[in-house]
Amino acid sequence: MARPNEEVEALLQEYADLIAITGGDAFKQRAYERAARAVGGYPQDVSGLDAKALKGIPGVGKSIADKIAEYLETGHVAAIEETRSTVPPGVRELMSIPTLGPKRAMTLYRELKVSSVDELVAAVHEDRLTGLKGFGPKAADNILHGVELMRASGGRILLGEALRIAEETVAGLVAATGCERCAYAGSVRRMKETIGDVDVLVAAPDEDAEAVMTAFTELPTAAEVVVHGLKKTSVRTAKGLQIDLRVLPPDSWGAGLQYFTGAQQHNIRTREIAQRKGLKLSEYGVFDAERDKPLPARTEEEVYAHLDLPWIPPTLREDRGEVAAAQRGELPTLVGEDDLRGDLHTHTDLTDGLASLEEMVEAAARRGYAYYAVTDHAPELKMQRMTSEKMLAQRDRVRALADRYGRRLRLLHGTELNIDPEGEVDWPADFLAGFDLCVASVHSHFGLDRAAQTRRLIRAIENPHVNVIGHPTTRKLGRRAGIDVDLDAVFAACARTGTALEVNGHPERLDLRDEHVLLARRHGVRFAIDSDAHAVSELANVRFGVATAQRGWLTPAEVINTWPLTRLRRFLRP
DNA sequence: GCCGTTTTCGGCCCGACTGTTTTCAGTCG
Repeated sequence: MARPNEEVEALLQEYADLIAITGGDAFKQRAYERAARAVGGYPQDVSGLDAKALKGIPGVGKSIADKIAEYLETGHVAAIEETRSTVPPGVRELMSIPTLGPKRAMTLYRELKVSSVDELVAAVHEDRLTGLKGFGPKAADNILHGVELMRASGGRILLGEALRIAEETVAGLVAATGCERCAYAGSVRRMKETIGDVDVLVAAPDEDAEAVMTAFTELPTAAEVVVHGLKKTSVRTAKGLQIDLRVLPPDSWGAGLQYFTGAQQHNIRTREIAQRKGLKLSEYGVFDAERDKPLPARTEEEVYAHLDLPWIPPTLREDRGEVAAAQRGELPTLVGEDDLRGDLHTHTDLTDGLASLEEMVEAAARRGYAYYAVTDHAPELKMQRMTSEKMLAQRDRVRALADRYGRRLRLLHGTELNIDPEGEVDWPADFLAGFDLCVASVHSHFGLDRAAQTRRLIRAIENPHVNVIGHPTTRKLGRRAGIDVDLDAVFAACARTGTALEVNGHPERLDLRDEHVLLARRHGVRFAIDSDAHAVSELANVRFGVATAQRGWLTPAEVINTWPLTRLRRFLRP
């Protein structure tokens, strides 16, 4: 079960989509979208709010507040159910295909009776789109490409959502009878960017396995039971995500956790080492191969110690040389969330953020940051309606706020610039010089060819006022591939000019991605791990940025926002 | 459907791009 705010957000967004599909008032649709976003990013749990308090959420008026209250009380909203009944759910699913929006999704349903992605693909192959209004010669290719993009993730879900489900499952099992230890393992523990299924382990005595499994199948998350045994049980969530639970004897905990964390290739390496040492490694323990005698394996540290290896952090277990590095005693000391002294890419409601400057700054202070940068969008992203005057007025507010926080939290006034097709950014040099920090990102012209993208990025990197390149490839997981660019040339330029590359922590971005971080650090590039938060709750997304950085083997020294402010300032103003 | 130092009606983020058209709708950020 999603958190109430997210459930309500999804519900309001669904209603907004339905309004669009059925040709309802576009402003009404936007009102629901705005409210959905506001609820999703609202710091308080909406299930604890009455109708009056709900109206305090920006963008939520009487009508929407009543619907939320109705939903929280009864689990459904009559008006939404009614609209829902007029459009098959698959029609809305069509909108998730890039280039297909509400209008053409409805055309497909009305004219061709297409109401699922599969039916659409079939219709394309049967050439039934030809002649359909709004669907020209390119439409078929674009649709098939879009579907392919969606399916490239193979039905996988984003790390952020999987981690939430994993943590909820663990929280729901720790109280089960006999549960001595409980943890999630698998790709969630390795913090891979997308997740196919969630693996959870419980250490419990054999006689309690039944009780643990029953507790598992009775979790609210479990919509359907796929397999029900004493060692392994699998359920599926309402959205179709499979969760596997394994119950192990407590003595096997370390071996089980190691085995089920993977990755498979990492396990093959460790088993090979075990073999060479006359040992056998399985999910049940480490054994003396000849006498089949179990050796202590209650913790992962013990398992690795039997192999003469130090404990290897899960984020490194991808068979990317971590076992060899461990054997040489050269594992990196990975950057951790506690190492971050600040966030260098965040937004407020001056542009598309949901929270005020004051709310964001206070939340940053609560996170224990030493410094915090406010980097709202620049004018060339036209929809943000930014002006130089607004930016300067915000700077005054930031400076005044900085006086209030003093040494407790240092505030930096920055901006997120737009890199245009030529590599130019929004303001002239003298205006840029007034910022403490400039992040520059690509927000348009994703389709330029490789040479043009590379030229444009390098030009921005060479701009002396640009300190950080935000979400460098601008990919969106499951939505959009990154821009086509010569990354080696980009990394070299960053190293040469002292421009940092962002590891953006938004679960949909994680950009640079782990493998690119690995490549970039070979060039001696510096990195910034940022949340790109548009709401108070999103400040916590740095967690995913840190995980991605770890998967790219980053150490604190390479990450500029682990540095003390004086050193960071020197980097920003060379 | 929301909102209000232009306030209870009449606005609502606005422009670019793509692919479809033959002057523009749909989609996206």
